[in-house]
Amino acid sequence: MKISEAASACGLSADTIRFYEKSGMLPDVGRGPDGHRRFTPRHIDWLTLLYWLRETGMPLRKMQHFTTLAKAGHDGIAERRQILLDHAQSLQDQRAALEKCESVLAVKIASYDDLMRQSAS
Amino acid sequence: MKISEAASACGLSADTIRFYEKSGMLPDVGRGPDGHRRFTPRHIDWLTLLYWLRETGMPLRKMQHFTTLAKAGHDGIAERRQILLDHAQSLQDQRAALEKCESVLAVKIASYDDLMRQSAS
DNA sequence: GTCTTGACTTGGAGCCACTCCAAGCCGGTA
DNA sequence: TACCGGCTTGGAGTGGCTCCAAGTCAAGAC
Repeated sequence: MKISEAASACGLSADTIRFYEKSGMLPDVGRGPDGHRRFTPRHIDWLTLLYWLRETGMPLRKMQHFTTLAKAGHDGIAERRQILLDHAQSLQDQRAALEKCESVLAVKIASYDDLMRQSAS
Repeated sequence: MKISEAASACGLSADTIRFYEKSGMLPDVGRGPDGHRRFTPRHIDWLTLLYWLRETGMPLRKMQHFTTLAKAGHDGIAERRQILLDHAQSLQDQRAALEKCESVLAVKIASYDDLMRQSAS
C-alpha cells in the first residue's frame, strides 16, 4: 500500500503521515524498490488510531510517548491503557464544552431572531 | 474592569484578549488615565461569545468577519445569524467525531484489558 | 528511444493562533 | 526612596501542520 492509499484509508493527509513518521510515531515503515513507503494493514490501524487521538486534541508529545510505549510491547500496556482512559475523560470534557457552546449559540440566535422580527414589523 | 479581571470573566487569557483587540475583534476598548484598558460588561459578553466560538474551532478569519458584521449593526444581523447557525451545525459534526473516537478508544481499551488478563493468568 | 505524465521522495519555508518574554511605565505601600 | 505588582508594547518562539521546489522513478504514447 502506498502513501496516497494509506492517507485515504486512515484520514490523515500524505504530508501528515510523512510528518508523523519523521516524528517517530510510525515505526518500521518499509520501502519498495522504487524508494517509496509501503504500508501494511497494521500501519493503517495505527495511523487510524493516531488520527482519532489527534482529531480529538491529543498533543503530539503525548502521541509520541504513546508510540514509545507501543514499541516497548507488553511492558507499556498498562500505561497505554491509562493514557486512553485519560483521553476518554477529555472527550467527556469536550462534549460538555460543545453543549455549553450550543446553548450560548441558541440564546444568541434567538436574540437575532427577535431583532429581525421587530424590524420586520 | 481591567484586563486580568476581564480574562478570568470570559475565559480567554490576557494575552489573547490583547491579540484579539489588535486583530480588530474587540472594538472601542477605552483606556484609564493610567493607560490601561478598561472593559465594560458589553465587552465581557462579546469576549465570552468569541471564547466559545474559538474554543469550538471557528477560525479567526471568520470571527473577524463576524465582528465586522457586528460593527455594521442591524444590517449584519441576518448574516451573523447564518454564521452562528452554520457553526451550530459544525458542533454537531464535532459531536459525531467525539462519539466515533469514544468507540475507537473503547475497542482499544478492551483489547488492552484482554492482553493484561491473559498475561496475568 | 525519448517524451510526457503522475506519484512519490526530501528539505525547508510559510501559516495559524496563540504564548511567552524583555523592557519600560505607573500607582501604591514600607 | 526603594520596591512591587500589574499593566503597556513589540517581537520572538511554539505546535502542528501545509505547501512548495527540485528531484527520482515507472509506465504509457509516439
